[in-house]
Amino acid sequence: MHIALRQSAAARVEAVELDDAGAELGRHDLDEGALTQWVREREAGHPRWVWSDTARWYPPLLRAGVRVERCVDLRLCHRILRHAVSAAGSELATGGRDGWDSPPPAPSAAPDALFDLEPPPVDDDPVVEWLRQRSAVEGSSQPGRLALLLAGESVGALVAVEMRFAGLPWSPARHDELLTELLGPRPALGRPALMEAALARVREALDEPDLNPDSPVELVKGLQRAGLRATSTRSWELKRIEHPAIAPLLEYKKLARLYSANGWHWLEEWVHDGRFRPVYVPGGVVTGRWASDGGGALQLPRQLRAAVVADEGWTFVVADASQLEPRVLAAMSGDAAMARAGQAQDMYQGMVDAGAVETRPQAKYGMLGAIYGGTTGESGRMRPRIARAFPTAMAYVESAARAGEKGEVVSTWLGRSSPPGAADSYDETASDAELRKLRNDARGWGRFTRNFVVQGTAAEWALCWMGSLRRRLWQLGGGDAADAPLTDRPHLVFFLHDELIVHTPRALAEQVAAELRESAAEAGRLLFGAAPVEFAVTVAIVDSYDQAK
DNA sequence: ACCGTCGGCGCC
DNA sequence: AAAGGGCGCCGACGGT
Repeated sequence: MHIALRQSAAARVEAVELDDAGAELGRHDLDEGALTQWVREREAGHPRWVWSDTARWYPPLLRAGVRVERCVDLRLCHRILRHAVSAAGSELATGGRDGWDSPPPAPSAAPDALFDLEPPPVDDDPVVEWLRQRSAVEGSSQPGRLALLLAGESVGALVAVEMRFAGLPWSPARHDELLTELLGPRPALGRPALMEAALARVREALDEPDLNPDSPVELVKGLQRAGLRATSTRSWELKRIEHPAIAPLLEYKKLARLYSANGWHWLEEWVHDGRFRPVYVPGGVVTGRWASDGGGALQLPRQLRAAVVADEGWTFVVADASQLEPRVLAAMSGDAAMARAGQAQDMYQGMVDAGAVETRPQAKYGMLGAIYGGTTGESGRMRPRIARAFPTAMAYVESAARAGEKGEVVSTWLGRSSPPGAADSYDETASDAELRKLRNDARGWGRFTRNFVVQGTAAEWALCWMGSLRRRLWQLGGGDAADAPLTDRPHLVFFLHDELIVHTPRALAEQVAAELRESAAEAGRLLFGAAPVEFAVTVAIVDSYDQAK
């Protein structure tokens, strides 16, 4: 059973019930105010909700206490199918641009309103689009994989909205303590005391009493006036200079970064009622990774993770997929030797034990080089060793790189395709300055496509992991029988590419940990079937995020 | 006053 | 120690 929702007019919603073959079973013209209750009742039948954008339809449902099990996010799925090589002949892919190619409408400016006061534009018909997407999947050369990708993308969209709704538990008091320890008390104006102290030492050591440390241009000039051979102010370049000004300067830069990016201003702007609620953007990265919008959610500095504190009586279960990208590469390339190395909990150590390289850092940087296309330094030196030990895996990424260099499109395991390589190709992402620059550099574009297939497939694994875990957590919390809202049960509060955080009543923590491991194994089976690759996860039960790892 | 770009750095 | 891939955010800066 599927139910498509559509804004049909101001304050009116049309719901169309469809059977699994796509035949229409019934239509309902609903008043917007009655929608949440209607969805609540229908949810008992476990339908898949078909809607334009999860970020638009789901938040008011969650606020009303309605959690849904399944959906199709038409816009996210459309974007995948528009470019997917495995569905290139479909009507969807060959047709011209339409409303489904446009970005989603801006989110509501009135967060407490059930729906926008201004009615959103009337949707394009979701039933028509859904049928078009089904037909694209069914006619594709990889229907099973594409269907899994679309399901994963859609469940990710549900999780993204649920995580914003629940929020990441955050202690403002602890955050303030950390800032005060590192920077000194919050100043009324000017720099915090410890930043000012570090700056004074820099000025003293350079004999530059008026040095402005916040302007890279001024800073380089000041360093040069003092006789230092600095051409930039990047910390890794500064580290190579021996001079008494360098240590305090690096300290100043570190503190300045913390102060401006995650200081008291950030705390006031982003943390309310003990929760950090960023906007997560599923599919926001070309490879399929999530992006975030506001608050820098995917760049929480380690320095501040002690401020992520579980509620009283609750705890966090933090899980991290170890060496996810190498494992994904082993599975997708079918490299048996690499898969054997991955039998170890620590895959890099497994590579050492297999005799491929001598040390763990060699394994790590060698693999990073293989996946990213590194040619210099340790990663470049290790490339031949990695290629000898794992020829099948290396051939796989080399092939992706050569395809990119020739301007060809590459695809992930489940079928997300890379943006077109040709510089004159017509594509909305062609306006992106970074992509344009890369396209004009064949080797650079080859590094991009090389990484795309691995990073993108890792993102697919992570979506499946998260989707599987979401279902298990709901069951652990009593399933549909328990009349408890999402945030009274074990629930996801954070996702960072290969890492998940669950907030759970303490008594359920061990079971949550087991589900995190089992869902990782399930994700591996979903993507790669019986391939002999293990997806090891490290799991920690902690009361604050900094205690993990 | 506002806008886009850039250097730099946080995360994976 | 640093370099390859992917991001977002900050302040500075140069343009209107």
